[in-house]
Amino acid sequence: MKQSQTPRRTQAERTRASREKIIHSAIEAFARNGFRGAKLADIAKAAGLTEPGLLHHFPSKTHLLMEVLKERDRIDSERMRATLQKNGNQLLEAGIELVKHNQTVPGLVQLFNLLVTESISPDHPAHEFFIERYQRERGHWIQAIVQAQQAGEIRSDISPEALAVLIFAIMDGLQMQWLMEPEKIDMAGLFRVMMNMLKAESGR
Amino acid sequence: MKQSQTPRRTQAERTRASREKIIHSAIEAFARNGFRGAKLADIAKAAGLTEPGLLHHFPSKTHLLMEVLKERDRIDSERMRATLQKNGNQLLEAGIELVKHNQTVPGLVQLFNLLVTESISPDHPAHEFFIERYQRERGHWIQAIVQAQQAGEIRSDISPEALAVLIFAIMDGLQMQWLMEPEKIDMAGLFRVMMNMLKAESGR
DNA sequence: AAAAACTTACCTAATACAAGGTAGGTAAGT
DNA sequence: ACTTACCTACCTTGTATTAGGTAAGTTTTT
Repeated sequence: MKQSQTPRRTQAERTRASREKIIHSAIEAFARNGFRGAKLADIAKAAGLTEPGLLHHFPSKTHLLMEVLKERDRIDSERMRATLQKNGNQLLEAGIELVKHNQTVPGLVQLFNLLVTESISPDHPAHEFFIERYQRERGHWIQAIVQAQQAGEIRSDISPEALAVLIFAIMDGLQMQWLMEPEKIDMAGLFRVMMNMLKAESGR
Repeated sequence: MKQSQTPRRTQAERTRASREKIIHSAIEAFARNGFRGAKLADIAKAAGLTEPGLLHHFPSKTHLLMEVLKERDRIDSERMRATLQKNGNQLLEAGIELVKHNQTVPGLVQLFNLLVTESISPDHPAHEFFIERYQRERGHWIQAIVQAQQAGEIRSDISPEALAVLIFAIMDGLQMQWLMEPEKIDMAGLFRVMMNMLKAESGR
């Protein structure tokens, strides 16, 4: 009745299981209430332990946040690059697939959306993280856009840099409205509409 | 030395002045830290009074938030409708002007951006407010888009509803990147690029 | 027109109660 | 014998809100 919370044999396994559960709970909590709004106690409880129990694994709330972000970012960034490479010469299709996938994980989308806006304040713990993230991700896209323009897939009358910013803007903006009214906003559909406008034929 | 904080003659004037100062300070504080992150004490201090002094005018923090939102919304909504009517038959130009104006008031932009994402949680005090706001504002734009399409100003191969969502998405998404790196992102310029794609000529 | 009664704007002080983090212990695993 | 995972208390700080008072402005009464 006391040690049923994480019944694993080895310590390494228990640690890993606990950390995973904590991160999972933290994602939910941060997504629902943001960094400042989320309570460590709730996260701990949802992960099946107490507040100090949680703090044994992550020394502070801020550390937990950063771990959560790094963890998700690693996964997402890889997915993005993979998707881009998979549909290599079809950049726009890759983008649509990405948005489609996002429709599967509203919690994560909300997490990043909320934390991005929160982190605009320079004193937010994730401030630098997100600036770097945007620059890095935009950089990847710019590379891909250059290639797509050379291959004649995308209209060439707009600079790759501008296109990258615009594509991210559309993604982010659609996410906001979609999160508010999920069944009313067809995020992937609308994104595709936009992407079609970027195809080479419709350029001058 | 004691009564220099709001030196007005009549009570009505003092009240109005205090409320104005409070709302102004609240806008700044909410913009910087969001609703949950902003502290009543700071807002009160910035307005030149104490915490209970503030609460004399607004019964609670939540009430204050809602007043702030209503106040700003009234002004912004009117500006939007005015701009739309002024450049009546040039909807896209009106939009660009709106974005240009937003570049003038980063604090307000950040306020709304942060509160929108925060308020996606159904238990947020401004949840309903923002859902209604989006629906209302989109409604206005849909009307205007219908007219612009009939006038041949905008391409007609996309439904007015979809266009409205997309335009708001671009605005919101550009705002996010602009708020993060104000001197790197040319919000109005990029918005214009997008609007040009919506013009009638570039449709099929 | 002056005084009395009341209302309003605000203050100081106290309350309530989260919520992050610490101290030090116990029991399981190594 | 030692380290690790975790718990039960405890502490601290921050922050919304209340209690009750004071002084200035406003209305009513005389």
